[in-house]
Amino acid sequence: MTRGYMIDRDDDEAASGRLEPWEALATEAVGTVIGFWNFKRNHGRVWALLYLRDCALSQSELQDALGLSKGAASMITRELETWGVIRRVRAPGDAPWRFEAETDLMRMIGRVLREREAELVQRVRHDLEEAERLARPGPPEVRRRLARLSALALLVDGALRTFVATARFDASGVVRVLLPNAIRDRKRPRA
Amino acid sequence: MTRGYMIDRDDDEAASGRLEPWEALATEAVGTVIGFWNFKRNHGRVWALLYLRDCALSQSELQDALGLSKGAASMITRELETWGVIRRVRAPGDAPWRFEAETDLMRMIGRVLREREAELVQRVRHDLEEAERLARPGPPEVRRRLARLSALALLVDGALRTFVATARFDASGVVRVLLPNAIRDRKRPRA
DNA sequence: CTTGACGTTCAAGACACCTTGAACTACGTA
DNA sequence: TACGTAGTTCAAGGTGTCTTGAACGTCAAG
Repeated sequence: MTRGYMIDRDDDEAASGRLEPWEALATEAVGTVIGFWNFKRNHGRVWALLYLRDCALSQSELQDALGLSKGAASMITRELETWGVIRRVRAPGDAPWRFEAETDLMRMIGRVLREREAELVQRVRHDLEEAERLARPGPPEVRRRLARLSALALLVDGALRTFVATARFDASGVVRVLLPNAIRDRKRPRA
Repeated sequence: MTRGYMIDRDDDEAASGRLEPWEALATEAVGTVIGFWNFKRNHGRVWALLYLRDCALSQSELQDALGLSKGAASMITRELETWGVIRRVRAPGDAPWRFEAETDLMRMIGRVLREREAELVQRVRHDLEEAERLARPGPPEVRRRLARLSALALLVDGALRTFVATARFDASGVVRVLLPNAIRDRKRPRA
């Protein structure tokens, strides 16, 4: 069930040697979430590093910062780009392409929820409704239960939309509001 | 990315021959969601069938209704049981054990969110906070970004709790409210 | 004690997905 | 044209997870 929380796969350790310790921690943390959310762990790691560094990195830089293979770096960046999670930018001269992170967290999450979850929920709703129709001649109890499932799908659908809408609305606001606490809690350096 | 939406893998078709068509549709739909949510598709199918049938079924019945192997049926039911998603009941005589579905949808979802998502979010929050601490001597911009990530984790955490709390609160209520629409929309048999 | 229905376990195999790295394209420079 | 760097592609191999089915309890009836 619970996926490993591998912070230090030995090869990574070697490869990500040039990561600051906090960078390693944070990128792993993000990678874990992302991986859990059914994307690849490295999608999260790459985005997180770009986000933290706050500057554009080339593929080769990403490669040896995170210990990715050439192929992986290419693929990961391309995918992140098509999802609008990172941007490809070209420095003046003829420097190689570099990538920088989209920083509007809520925008990203909103997009994912819309494109992936919502689409799934839609399909399911459709099928459940179809099932209800087919069950029309059947026993009412069955129909009632099918209806409840449909209703649940609707509810989840709504919840997702609400979350995105709300979160986007006060995106910066919420973050700013939560921040003080987050910081305060941490001020006391834990006996 | 998008997992296949296999409604009719040929073997299933043969095996689940004794499923009513709407049962097949609904169980597949639920199975898909569940599978997408990182459980096994069959967890969803088994629960859904028990839920729709509204009666207790034995393992062997589940087996040939859904085309499961003996081992799979045993494993799936045991897991669902430990998660409190189905109950094992014994009929009067010495009949074999049978399983019936937990019907409080929100209770189930709440439990999953709490036990799985929340636990993940916790770990991530912890790691991010740790990272923030380590980055204390670093550039303020990095610390600011780490803080934003932490804040996001907090936000998601809160959203999950809110969803569960809200949903549970008006669980039956919401369902009852949504139902009329769900049914009305479907009344018109689609030209 | 034997038989049969019911369940469980677990090693082996099937399977899906991820990663790798070599071959290849593109493009600018000497 | 030859060469070097950047980046892409894709077949081959690796990894972890799911499923299967045979072997093995258990229990009650014959």
